[in-house]
Amino acid sequence: MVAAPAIPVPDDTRARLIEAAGFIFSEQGYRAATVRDICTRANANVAAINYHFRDKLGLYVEVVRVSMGTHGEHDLGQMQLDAKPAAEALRLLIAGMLERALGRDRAAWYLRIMSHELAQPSEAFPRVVDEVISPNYASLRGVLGRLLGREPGDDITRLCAHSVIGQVVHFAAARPVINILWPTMKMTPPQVAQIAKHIADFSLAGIRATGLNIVKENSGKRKI
Amino acid sequence: MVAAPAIPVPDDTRARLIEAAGFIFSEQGYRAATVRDICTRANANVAAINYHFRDKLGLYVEVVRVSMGTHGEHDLGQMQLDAKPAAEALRLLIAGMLERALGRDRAAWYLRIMSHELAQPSEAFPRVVDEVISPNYASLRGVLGRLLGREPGDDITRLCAHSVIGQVVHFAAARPVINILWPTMKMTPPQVAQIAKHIADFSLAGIRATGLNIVKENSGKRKI
DNA sequence: GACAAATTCAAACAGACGTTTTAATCTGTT
DNA sequence: AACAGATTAAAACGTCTGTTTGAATTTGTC
Repeated sequence: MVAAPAIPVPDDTRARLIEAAGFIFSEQGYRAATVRDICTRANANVAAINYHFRDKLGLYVEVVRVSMGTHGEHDLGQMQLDAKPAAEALRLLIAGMLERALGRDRAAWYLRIMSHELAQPSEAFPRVVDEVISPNYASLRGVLGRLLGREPGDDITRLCAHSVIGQVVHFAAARPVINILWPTMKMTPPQVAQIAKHIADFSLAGIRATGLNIVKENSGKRKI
Repeated sequence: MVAAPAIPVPDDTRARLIEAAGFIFSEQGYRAATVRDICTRANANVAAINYHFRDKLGLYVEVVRVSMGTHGEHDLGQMQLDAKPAAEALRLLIAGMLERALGRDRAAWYLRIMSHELAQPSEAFPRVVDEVISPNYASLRGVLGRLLGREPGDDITRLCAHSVIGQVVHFAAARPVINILWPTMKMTPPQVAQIAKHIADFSLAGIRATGLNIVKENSGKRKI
């Protein structure tokens, strides 16, 4: 359990439920979270969830929608990635994902919920993949494709995309373990920035080497 | 759900329970797995778990112990990593982890269970970290320290270790998503080998660049 | 074969869970 | 003030969970 985020409590029950549910779902995942915990945290009655959202899954879907829609988690598009050099775009992407994931506000919900879906898909899994993961995956592949001089759908591009995602998700989701294995890493903002820089440096080198290796190995039938 | 591993069914109940529990725990994690599912799979009565292992947690701890102890998951030490060049040692480490994690036998249990513990720590979490994760983390840091010319406990070494772990765990744990986002990636043995090679190439380049960057930055305040 | 211990079994238990019910309370309108 | 609809509240329901019980069955030993 972690301290509550310092966000003013909304006055109507529906909003309070979403706020509480976002926090608890992102901490514990869909299945492990209980409606009673959520309602206690929201100062609401147990029946409130069924009244306002039909059932637990309805609340979950709404939280996912809010965490990526309203607060513009999908502003990856608005980042104008295409207008920037690919390397810089990747740095922004990584830093953006990591800061959001390790923050305490609504923007942190989406990547944490996603990481729980990775480990244990819920009933809303197909929807989460379609609406949240897939577009972000595509943005990342776009940037990596430019770095590699390859199609976004290329196998090499995809491998690199998963290497980047894997690192970000790991630092975001494995905090309990990291806290034990590496006690001095407290995930303060400067430390998060350091991690983001590390992932970007590490990945950019990996990406460039991967591009070169492939070209070397295929030297002859090179495709772009 | 996935098809059962093609392993001969042990004859005594206790062994059958461990076999079934290992499979189900590694698929669903400690909390989501039910004792009734496990017993059905083991052709055993529900009370058998409590008779042979005291309770569900006792069975879980035993599965963890077996998956890393008996079948020598901790043979990272026996791999004679120190006798090999650091880069080759890293390749072996990555390929070994990935093959085990994506396989179907007992050796696959441990990394999958670990990834579930990352996303949602169980009551056995401290024990799993101490006995399983920590020593493997140390082995990896040892190899990376040699590559970087740094202490195993150094922050840079640790960052690189987490970058490697993140990639391996991601490919091992995020298969449901990868199946949707990347349908042609079927995780056949040759594809797993390709992934292992990619992670190793990618990471080795990242590690070397990280080492260089740090040296550069500390010598002349030069930034990339 | 007889006995005691070990093991298995069906059945039930207590608790937590999501959900529903029914009544009470609040809110806005006339 | 009076009414209708929206919202909240307490309590209970049915289901699933891990666990326990106590009898039945198997196993090992003499």
